[in-house]
Amino acid sequence: MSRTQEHRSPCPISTTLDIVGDRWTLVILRDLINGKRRYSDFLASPERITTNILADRLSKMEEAGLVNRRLYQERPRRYEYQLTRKGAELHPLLCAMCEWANVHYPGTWVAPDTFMSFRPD
Amino acid sequence: MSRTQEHRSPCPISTTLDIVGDRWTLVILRDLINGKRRYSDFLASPERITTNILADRLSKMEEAGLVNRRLYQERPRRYEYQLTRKGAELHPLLCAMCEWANVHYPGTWVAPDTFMSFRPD
DNA sequence: ACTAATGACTTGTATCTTGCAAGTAACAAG
DNA sequence: CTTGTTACTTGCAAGATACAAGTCATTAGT
Repeated sequence: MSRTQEHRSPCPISTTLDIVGDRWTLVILRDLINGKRRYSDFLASPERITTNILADRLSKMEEAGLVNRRLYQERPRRYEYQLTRKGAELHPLLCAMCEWANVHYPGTWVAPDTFMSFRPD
Repeated sequence: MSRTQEHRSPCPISTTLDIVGDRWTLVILRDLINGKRRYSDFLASPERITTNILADRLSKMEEAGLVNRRLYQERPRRYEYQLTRKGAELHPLLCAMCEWANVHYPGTWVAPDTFMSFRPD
């Protein structure tokens, strides 16, 4: 993934891929849409992301404006990640993925209505 | 990307990402939807994919059933790649990316109608 | 016949990214 | 004062990607 604002071309597809074109960013986003906010929540997902990749992806997602990191308690300091509008607006992409996989990979989970009918705001 | 049929979890999102979750597969797919079929066509795109990655991605896309490779002339032997139905059905995903990038990255190209109104078959 | 060009790759090497294991800091609970 | 929890960081090996060059079959030009 590139440093801030160096995209391979002005194509909207390659630009989007410069931000979310890897194996993990969108699974973290899925968890956020499902209401997860904490580091340990993301670690608990069945895909078993490793801690270094999770830390790296969360900071890149923050840098890209997909999430905000906020302290939700002092002593001990604890942070949570909240979806921004920009991040939430990637929801249609996740829906398209769900539909495609459900058609072509029987046995994949059908996403619950709470997920499919999520709307930003 | 994994060998055939080892997905990280039954989640449709992570399953889709196991197939197309990298920086190049979907830009090749974009080119295919735009009517490109040949190795040299893909190389000519503005993102400047390198030859080894292109060869690798095309063979993985074939393995995943997204494209068919066919000989379109003997002497000299020349191949072309054609989208399968399965590959073409990823189109909504690309459209979602176009819309998102156009909103959040002003300056990205607005895809032509021929692209946006593409339908499989 | 010789040279250059084209299409579709392959090979080699350096660098970057990912995965896996382990360690750390700040507390909190028993 | 030992164990546990949360949110990470560090080190290292393995895999993926970038960049440059080479290959092979064939055609076109001189």
